[in-house]
Amino acid sequence: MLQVAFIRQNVDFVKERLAVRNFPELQLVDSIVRLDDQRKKLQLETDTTQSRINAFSKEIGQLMAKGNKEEAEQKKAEVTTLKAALAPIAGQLTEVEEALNATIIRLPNLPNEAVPRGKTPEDNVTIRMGGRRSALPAGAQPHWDLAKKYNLIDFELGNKITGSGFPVYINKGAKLQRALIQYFLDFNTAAGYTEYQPPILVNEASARGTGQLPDKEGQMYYVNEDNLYLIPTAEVPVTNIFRDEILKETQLPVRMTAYTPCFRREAGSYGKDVRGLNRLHQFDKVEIVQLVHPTNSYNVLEEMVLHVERLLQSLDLPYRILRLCGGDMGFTSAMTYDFEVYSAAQEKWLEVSSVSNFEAFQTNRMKIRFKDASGKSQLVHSLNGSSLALPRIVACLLENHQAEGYIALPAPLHKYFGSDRI
RNA sequence: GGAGAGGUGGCAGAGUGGUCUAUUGCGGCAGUCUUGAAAACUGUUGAAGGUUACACUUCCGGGGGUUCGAAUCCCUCCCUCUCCGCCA
Repeated sequence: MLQVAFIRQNVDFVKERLAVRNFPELQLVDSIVRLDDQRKKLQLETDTTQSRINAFSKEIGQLMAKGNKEEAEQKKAEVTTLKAALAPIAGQLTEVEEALNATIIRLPNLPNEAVPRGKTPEDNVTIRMGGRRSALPAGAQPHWDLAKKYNLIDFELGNKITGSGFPVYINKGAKLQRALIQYFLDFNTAAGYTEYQPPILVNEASARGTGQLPDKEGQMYYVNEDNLYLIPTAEVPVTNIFRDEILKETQLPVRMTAYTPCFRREAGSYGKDVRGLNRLHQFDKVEIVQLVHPTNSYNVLEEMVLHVERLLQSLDLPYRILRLCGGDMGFTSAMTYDFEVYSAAQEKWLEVSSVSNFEAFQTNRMKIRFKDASGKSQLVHSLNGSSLALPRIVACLLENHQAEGYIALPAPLHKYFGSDRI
């Protein structure tokens, strides 16, 4: 969430930035300033009254100690009057605070100045393209057919065991998953990220911290009995490692990577783009997360984009990098790059990674701060990206590298997979 | 699942109704000493709101209550630990 102090000082700027997202309720910004004015006024009133109550109470204690009961009783009566006066003001203060919080939580993050205006994915800007588009052999097949042909993935079996969107990886299909996960983790740790293996169920506070709650409640699987959520991404447990922490400036940047399965209910998405590996309820992903000094977060964003780009290049897949427009960005992001890989047999681009700078939007909610040189605590900036999500990578590897009677694997996978082909 | 213990500032750990504006130790920071470091000594050191700066207010797991006054008493919820049981 945005910081009230910042909004107060930059009302017009905040509105102008929100407009880039086509955010329809710009009047909320004014409401926030108004509510905060009220809050300050009521706060001052309750504080002053409370201060007098405290002073009287102290006096009463001293009078009682001296045995001066009459005067003590008199003071007690005064305090009772003050408390009666305080009650309605305190009530109003609580109401105003709640209204303020309820309002501010509705505002999405402010897009960075480099974020293009726009409403739909068509307005995203292609930053660059890379990788080679291999010529496919005659009779090239989509990955769901290839998966069947080489007995790598059984979607129907997943239906039987669990339901649609929970594929079963078999034999070389299973080994490919393992090889990719290990390769990605090694690639990330070699670049200075520390590997974590976090829980894949999180409590309510963690889900709230990264912003899955309250907005995206229906998108997470929920374990009612224990009030826990299955994570939709490693971002949730990993970023929450530092929730409510105040770091030393020298601890920054914090660089973390984690492999986890990810669980998404994908409620409301039926039919479209759900074939094969394109959209699953359970999938594997290796994530990178950084907590950085606020002055440095955009450099780090570019660095993370380069990191993911190098990883994609090493897989020998044709890709493009898009800078998302205001209308297509996630609620919490200030700037997002999407990576898409071209699926030759499906003849379409599939998103395989999303790298974002959240600035202080997440960390304000999680209260992840650091002490700056002057000893003041400031919010750190958080960033994360997929590095990488497996299913669509697998889809593209199968489709783009299919040959006569086998599927060629890119060089870095050979040692992990134990072979250069499937 | 059963029984018990407990949640206090970065950590450890006092505090069971009124100078608690929370003792002390460790750690951190600054200084003295030192060629430098260590040790020792001295000082300093929680967070949020508020203020130009002070003042002031709130926070002792969360919420509620009793009281003139609550870390301390009561209710309730959450969490952690130990032992037993079950179990990878």
